[in-house]
Amino acid sequence: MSSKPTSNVVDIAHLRKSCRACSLRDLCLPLGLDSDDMERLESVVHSRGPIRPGEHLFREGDTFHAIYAVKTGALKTYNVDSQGREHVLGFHIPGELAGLDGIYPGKNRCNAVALQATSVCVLPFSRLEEVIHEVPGLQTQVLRLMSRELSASAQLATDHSADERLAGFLLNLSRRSERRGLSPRRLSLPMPRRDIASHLRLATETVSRLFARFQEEGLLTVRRRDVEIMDMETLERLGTAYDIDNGAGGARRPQST
Amino acid sequence: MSSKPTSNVVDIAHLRKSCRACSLRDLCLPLGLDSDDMERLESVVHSRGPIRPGEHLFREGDTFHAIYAVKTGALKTYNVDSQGREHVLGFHIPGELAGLDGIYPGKNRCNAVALQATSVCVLPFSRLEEVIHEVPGLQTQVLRLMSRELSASAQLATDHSADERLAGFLLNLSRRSERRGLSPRRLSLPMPRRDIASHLRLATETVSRLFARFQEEGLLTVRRRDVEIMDMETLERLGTAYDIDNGAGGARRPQST
DNA sequence: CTGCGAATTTGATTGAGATCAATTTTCCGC
DNA sequence: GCGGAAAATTGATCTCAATCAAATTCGCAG
Repeated sequence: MSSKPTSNVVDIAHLRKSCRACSLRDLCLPLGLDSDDMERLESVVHSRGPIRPGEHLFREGDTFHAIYAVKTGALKTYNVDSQGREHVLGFHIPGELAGLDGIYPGKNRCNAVALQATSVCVLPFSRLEEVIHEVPGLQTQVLRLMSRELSASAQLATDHSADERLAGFLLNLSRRSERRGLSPRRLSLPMPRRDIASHLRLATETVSRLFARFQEEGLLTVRRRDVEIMDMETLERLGTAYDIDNGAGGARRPQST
Repeated sequence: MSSKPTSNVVDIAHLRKSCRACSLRDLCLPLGLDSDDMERLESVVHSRGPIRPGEHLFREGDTFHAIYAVKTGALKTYNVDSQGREHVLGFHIPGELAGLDGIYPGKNRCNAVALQATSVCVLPFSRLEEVIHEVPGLQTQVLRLMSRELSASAQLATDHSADERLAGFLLNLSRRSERRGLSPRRLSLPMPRRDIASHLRLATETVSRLFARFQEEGLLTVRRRDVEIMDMETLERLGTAYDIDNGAGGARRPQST
C-alpha cells in the first residue's frame, strides 16, 4: 500500500479510503490511534459501495468474514424468525460498525440491508484480528465499541411504554447526529415508520400516532421523515431510561441493598 | 506465581483458583488456550467469594476495574431507571462473564447481585488487557464471548409473545445447563418469578400463569423453582426464535431481496 | 401531468397481558 | 413445630397497544 501510485486517480482512490483522511476517524475504529497505527489499520481496510437502497451487505447464515464500518448512508440489521416475522435489530449510520455479532459463531447472525445509497469500509476479520494484536490502542478501541454495543442492546431489551421507547429512540438518534457534527435538533430519518416500529416492538400505526401526539404536545415538528425536536428537555425526561450515551454512565443515586 | 509453595494449604488455594484445574475452563475465557497461556491468564485472576445471596458484586456508576467470571452460584444484573423501576438484564451462571458492558464508559452500567451463594473469578481489566495483547488465543476468545453476548442481547430485544419469551428463556437455560454437563431437562432456577418476569418484560402473575399453562399442556413439570422439560420438541417450536445458541447460526432459508 | 403502488395517517374495535385483589404455599428464624 | 413474611398462585377487571379497516399523501415511472 505504500508503493508508488501510478497515477493521480490511484492517489485519490487511496485518499478516499484512508482512515487518516476520513472525517469519521473520531467516531470509528481509528479513534485514539496515532498516524502510524492508523496506517496499519488502513492496510487491511477496503472500501465498498455505493450499495443501493434495498441491497444487502450480508445475510444471516453467510460465513462471517468481515465487519463493516458505515461511511455514508445508513444500514439496518434485522432477523427473520421461524414464523417469517421481521425484527429490526438496529440502524447504523456513518461512523458505526455492523456485523460484530457474527464473530462468535463464524456466521452472520443477522441481515444487513442499505436504507439509502450507502458506502462502507470492509474490515476482513482475520486480518483485523492480526492488526488488533499488533496495535494495543486498537484492541482497546474494539473492546470499547463492543462494550458500547452491549449496553445499547441491553437498554433496548428493557421494559418501557411506547412513548418512552420512541422518545428514547429519537434522543439516541439526536446524540448520534450530534456526535457526527450535525444538529441534535434536526433529524432526517433514513428509515420508514415500519422499521422504527419493528425496532421498538410497536405497530406502525402506533408509531404514527405517537409522532402525531408528540407534535400536538409541542415536543416535535414532524414532516414525514424530517423531525425537529422542539422540546429537548421534555423528550429527555420521557426517554432517558431508554437512552444509551447519557454521558456519565448512568449513576443517578446510590441505593442501598 | 511459580515460586515454591510454603505449605500444602497454599497449594490447595492455588489449585482452587487455577484455570488449568477449573472444571469450567471449556466454558469460560480459557477455552482454546494451551497450558502456558492459561498460566499467564491465571497470573492476573484472583478469586472472590462466597458472596451471599442479596449481596452486590458491583453497582451501576462504580468505577469499572474488573470483569467477573462466575465459578459457583448465580448472579443477576439489573438497572434501575429514572422512575425507580428495576429491569433485569440477565442471569449469569458458572462459566459466564459479567461486567463487560462497563468497559466502554469506564463505569459499570448495571448492578450485579448474587442470587445464591456465589464465588467468582475477578479479572482486573487493565491487567487482562495486557494479557489479551500477549496471548492471541485469548484475544480471539474475548471477541467471541463479547460477540455472543451481543447476539444474546439482541435476541432479547426482539418482539415475541409472552409464551415465546418464556419458552425461549427456558430453552436457553436448558442449553446453558447442558453445556455445563448437567441435564438439559431438569432445571433448578436460581431466580424468583419476579426476576424472570422483569427479564422477559412480563408481570410476575403472567409468568406464574404461563408456568401453569405449560404444565397443563404437558410441556413442563413445575414445582416451584424445579422445572422438568417434558416436551422439548414443542418447547423448541415455541421458543426457537428467542433462543441464542441454536448451533448453525440461524440460517433457515434464503430469502430474496 | 397522470396514475399507480407504497407509505403514512386516521378511526374503530379487539385482545394480550397488566394491574388490582385475595388466597395459599413455602421458607426460615426462633 | 410455630408464626410471620415473602413468594407464588389464582381470579376479576382494565388498559395500552395491536389489529382491522379505510382514507390520504407521497414518490415516481411513463
